[in-house]
Amino acid sequence: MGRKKIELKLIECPKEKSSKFSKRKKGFLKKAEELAILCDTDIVLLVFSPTSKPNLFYPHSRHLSRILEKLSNMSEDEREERLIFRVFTLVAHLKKETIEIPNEKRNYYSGRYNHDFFYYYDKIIELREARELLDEKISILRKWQDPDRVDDLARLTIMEDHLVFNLSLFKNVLGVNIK
Amino acid sequence: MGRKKIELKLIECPKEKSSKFSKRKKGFLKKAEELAILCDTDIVLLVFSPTSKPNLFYPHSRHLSRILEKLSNMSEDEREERLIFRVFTLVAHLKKETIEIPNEKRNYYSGRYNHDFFYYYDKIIELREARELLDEKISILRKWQDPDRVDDLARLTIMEDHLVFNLSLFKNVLGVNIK
DNA sequence: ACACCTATGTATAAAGT
DNA sequence: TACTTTATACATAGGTG
Repeated sequence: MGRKKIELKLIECPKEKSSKFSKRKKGFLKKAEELAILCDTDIVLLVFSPTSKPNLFYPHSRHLSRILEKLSNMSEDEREERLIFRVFTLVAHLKKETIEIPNEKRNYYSGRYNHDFFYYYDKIIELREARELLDEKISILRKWQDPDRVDDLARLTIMEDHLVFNLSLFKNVLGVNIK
Repeated sequence: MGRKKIELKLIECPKEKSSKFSKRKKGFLKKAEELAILCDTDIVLLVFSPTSKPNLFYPHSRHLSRILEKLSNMSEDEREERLIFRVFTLVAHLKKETIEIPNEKRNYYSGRYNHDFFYYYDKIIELREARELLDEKISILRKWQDPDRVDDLARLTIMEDHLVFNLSLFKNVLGVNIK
């Protein structure tokens, strides 16, 4: 789609690269919107631009409310099972990563987060005392979920390392098909 | 791009719709890959096909390892703060959603998940006793993260309701820009 | 659904402003 | 740097198997 055919490889020139990026991103998002509208499909796009921060696009967002509706109609049993699963994997998480916080850092964190934080933190630390019980068994359960809801959504600016955590969620909670 | 210009609106005929979907999805993924390669960009695509299960695509996946490397080079302080934050928001989560499990369901869940599960579950239930302390303060902290890593990734099959949770993460952890 | 076909609409590379 | 132009490559609508 241009006067010349271009080779599919990294554009070295940074100027040319960012120019091409904005052109192609525009076309790409248009395609996404067309696909979403024509085929009544939900699409979420996460794009890391080379220069600016990464963006999440949610074209055709009217569908999200439908998904949310479905979720809120979830049965008691489904909700309960979801919770169980979440708590269980949370424990697996603690088993792997909980660490002690030195006293001199407690004030710092308390100020930043919440004064009651360490009341809970110490309770959670207690869980570690028994965590060895689960050693091998827990390894298959590195999964978790979040209960919060989304009311509406379109585009979110995110940071790179957060992506990794999100991808991890996709992978660990939902299973993998290699493409 | 076709013999006729088509109107940008939902294709009613289901047969035609799914045909168009697979054609356009293919082109769309190709565009994503081109953009990723040409501009050295990370792109993640989540597509709900009208018929089959939704898929997550991660074209040009060599970049993920770079992100992971960056993450693994995170400093001790950064890792610690991330953990604190995670635990804190986990408590917020428990505050909102923890529920009692009736005895007759314990066997069922124990069988499905793990025999030691309720040892932990009951400990977590204890946290609820003090949760009222946090009431208003906690409301701004409906955020969470996951510590697990992804080694490689390409395409994941996921379920619709899980998406909502993931989007929730994007929104709540990372801030929102309406598109 | 999937592969191929051809005409045609679209996206875009390169150049101009 | 960004917008416009224009030629061209590409994607895809409609069709058939």
